[in-house]
Amino acid sequence: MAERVHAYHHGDLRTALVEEAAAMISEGGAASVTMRAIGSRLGVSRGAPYRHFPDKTALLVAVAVAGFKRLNRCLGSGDAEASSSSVERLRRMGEQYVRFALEHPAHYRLMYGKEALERQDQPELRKAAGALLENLVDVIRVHQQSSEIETADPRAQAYVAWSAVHGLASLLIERQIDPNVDVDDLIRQTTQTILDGMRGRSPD
Amino acid sequence: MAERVHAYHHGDLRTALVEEAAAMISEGGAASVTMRAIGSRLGVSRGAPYRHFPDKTALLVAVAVAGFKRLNRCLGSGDAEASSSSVERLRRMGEQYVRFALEHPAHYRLMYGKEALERQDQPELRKAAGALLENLVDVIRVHQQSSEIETADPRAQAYVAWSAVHGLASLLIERQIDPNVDVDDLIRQTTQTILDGMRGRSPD
DNA sequence: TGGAGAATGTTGACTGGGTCAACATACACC
DNA sequence: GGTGTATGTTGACCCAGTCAACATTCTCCA
Repeated sequence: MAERVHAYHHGDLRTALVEEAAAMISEGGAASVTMRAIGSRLGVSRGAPYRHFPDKTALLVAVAVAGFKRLNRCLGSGDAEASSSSVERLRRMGEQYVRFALEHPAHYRLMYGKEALERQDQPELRKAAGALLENLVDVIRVHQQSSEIETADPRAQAYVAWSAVHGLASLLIERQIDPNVDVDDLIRQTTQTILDGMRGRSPD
Repeated sequence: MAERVHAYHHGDLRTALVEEAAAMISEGGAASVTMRAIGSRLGVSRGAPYRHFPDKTALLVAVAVAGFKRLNRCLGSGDAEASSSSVERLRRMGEQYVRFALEHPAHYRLMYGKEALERQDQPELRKAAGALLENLVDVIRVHQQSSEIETADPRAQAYVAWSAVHGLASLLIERQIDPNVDVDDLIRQTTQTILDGMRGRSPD
């Protein structure tokens, strides 16, 4: 069922479609993904994908969901392998987040670009992105308990932190940031600013 | 030259195209913008737009540039009319930024979505976005001089601030944020966190 | 074992939409 | 008034999404 050398039936076309679409996105951007081209690359006809996805949007949503899962894994591992302070762990999460976006720019764009995925709410996508947020909220909550940062609504703080890293990632990907700027410095400065800002305000 | 009731020649089709495209984007998203539809809405044939823009991308770039100018105006006015403290002015700029995005979500998306505008660098777009950054840098510099915030590279701080508001705007537009969350609170908390973070870190 | 029905692929055809080339009209300016 | 340029129009072409009709293979049960 897994390996199929020559066949009228592909074996696991659905999975292959998602992987191939992701690869094409990485190579030539989302615009280069064509139902016809993707089929052809998999040695299958243009109509075949429609046996697994009702339309192109559905396929792209699946790709985006896969991206969120991958990103989640990156962040999770980064968080786990760090035995350092909780602040350090948060900083590292932020860095990994931005780095993921820089390594897979087109994929990242797709994940957040509801534009290409119009249509209603795409519950799967929402769930995948939600998992990301939940992880962040959990980490922030833990860090609040270690009283290293101000005790405030952890969800709101998570949104703020998410906004900062997502915004930075987005601006970098869209080349809105002067290429002479040191990206690593900028990432560090961003996470540092957020962490400082969360720690509570100095008296006016 | 301005008013033309009936005419083979439209009068100022170029301007009209940009405005109409912006309107269509607001109404139905960027996907609803079609060279044919836009021409039809202006009572002109499908080929007419090509006398003013080499292709659809060029038209969309013009729309995006117009968006940046409009956003710049919003922020500028917001900054000017505030006679309050410099911190307060920065905060207001952040709020106006996010509010602009929420009021013109599809247009905002287009401004930052190089996806739809593929192709090389679009110098006009770069310049329009650059103006935004310069304004922010200027304001931050002034505020540093009034010694209300830490003296650091104002450009880097501008990028951090821009990232935060852009990220928040983007997440809100893409509905990644729980609709039960109070948007105004979130905006305030984001700008506040950034301002606190810029103000310098409390000793560890 | 031999279908029957369900999955999965293939092909032809239609549509919408970007774009170009050839042609038409209007304007500007001499 | 005439000519060259700017601006519009129309016909045609191509790509890509998608559906319907048909083909092949698979699964599974009598």
